[in-house]
Amino acid sequence: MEPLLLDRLLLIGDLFQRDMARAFDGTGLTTARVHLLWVLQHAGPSTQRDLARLCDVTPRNITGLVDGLEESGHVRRTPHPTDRRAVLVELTPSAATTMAEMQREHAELNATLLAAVAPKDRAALERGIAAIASHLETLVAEAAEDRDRTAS
Amino acid sequence: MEPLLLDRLLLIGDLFQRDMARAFDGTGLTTARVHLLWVLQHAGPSTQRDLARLCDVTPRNITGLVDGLEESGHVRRTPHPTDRRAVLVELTPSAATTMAEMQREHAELNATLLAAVAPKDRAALERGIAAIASHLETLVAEAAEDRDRTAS
DNA sequence: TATTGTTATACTCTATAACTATA
DNA sequence: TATAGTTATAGAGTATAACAATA
Repeated sequence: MEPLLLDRLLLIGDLFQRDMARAFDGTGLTTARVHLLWVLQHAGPSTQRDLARLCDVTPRNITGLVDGLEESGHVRRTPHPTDRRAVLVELTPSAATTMAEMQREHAELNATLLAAVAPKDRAALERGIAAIASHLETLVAEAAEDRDRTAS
Repeated sequence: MEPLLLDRLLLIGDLFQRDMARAFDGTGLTTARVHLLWVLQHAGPSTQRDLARLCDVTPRNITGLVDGLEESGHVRRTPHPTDRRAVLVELTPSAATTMAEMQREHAELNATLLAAVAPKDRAALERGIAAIASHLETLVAEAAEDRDRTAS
């Protein structure tokens, strides 16, 4: 029996995550830490509170992730220029280089995978995936609202 | 800037996972445990060793997951009929019902998401995703081989 | 001798709650 | 009074290594 489209989409996410975890095996980096570095690369120096929002985890969790990344030399904590309660977290130069390289490889993988698709199917594929991602986002947001309303 | 196709695929996997975790919030079920139940539903009664292979985790990990699922009444350990070292893990009747319902909802979500795609794009979308999943599977398998060869 | 599962140990990710320092 | 971050505590998922029972 053919797998459902949804099953294939989930398989893709799973394969990607496993592959990334394996790529960083031995470097001390994990999925959660790489995600934080990724967010930092796109957002620039940020407070831990902002990182917590962007990663959708608790502030306490960010403390732990930043502790680990600081120890491994990937990020630095610097004082916030105007708010003495806050710290700014930023990539170290070497981590910034690593992340730029990772972004390049990410774009390359995107191109490789797209090249595996018949040219005549590519435009429809892009449209279809955009529609599905958008629709799923709506569904999840509605489910979250329902849950919040029930909880209150 | 438009997100890459790959980014949208990863977003879909992420949204789905979050949504599932939220759906099971409060029931004691987690992503890892639901995954094990899902595997059990498809494979039928299995030894822990087989479950470890199917879930791609260590046998020790399966011990922990089965302990939790046994306590919550989702699975039962029964003696293996011919191998006294092994146990067979199987769904309880109520968990089997739950999983059948989950599978129905899964198929329904698949249909809902497909309905969000323009009819003329659906065939190309299916072909494209199948091609990408297949290609990515090959890439990951090759990467794993490289790693194993380097390790030896 | 090899395999199945478990005990022992450890680390990461995650959360909630209480607390400190600052705004 | 509210906010940023940390300490304290806890639980789940994961792994490796050593071990018992059985094949």
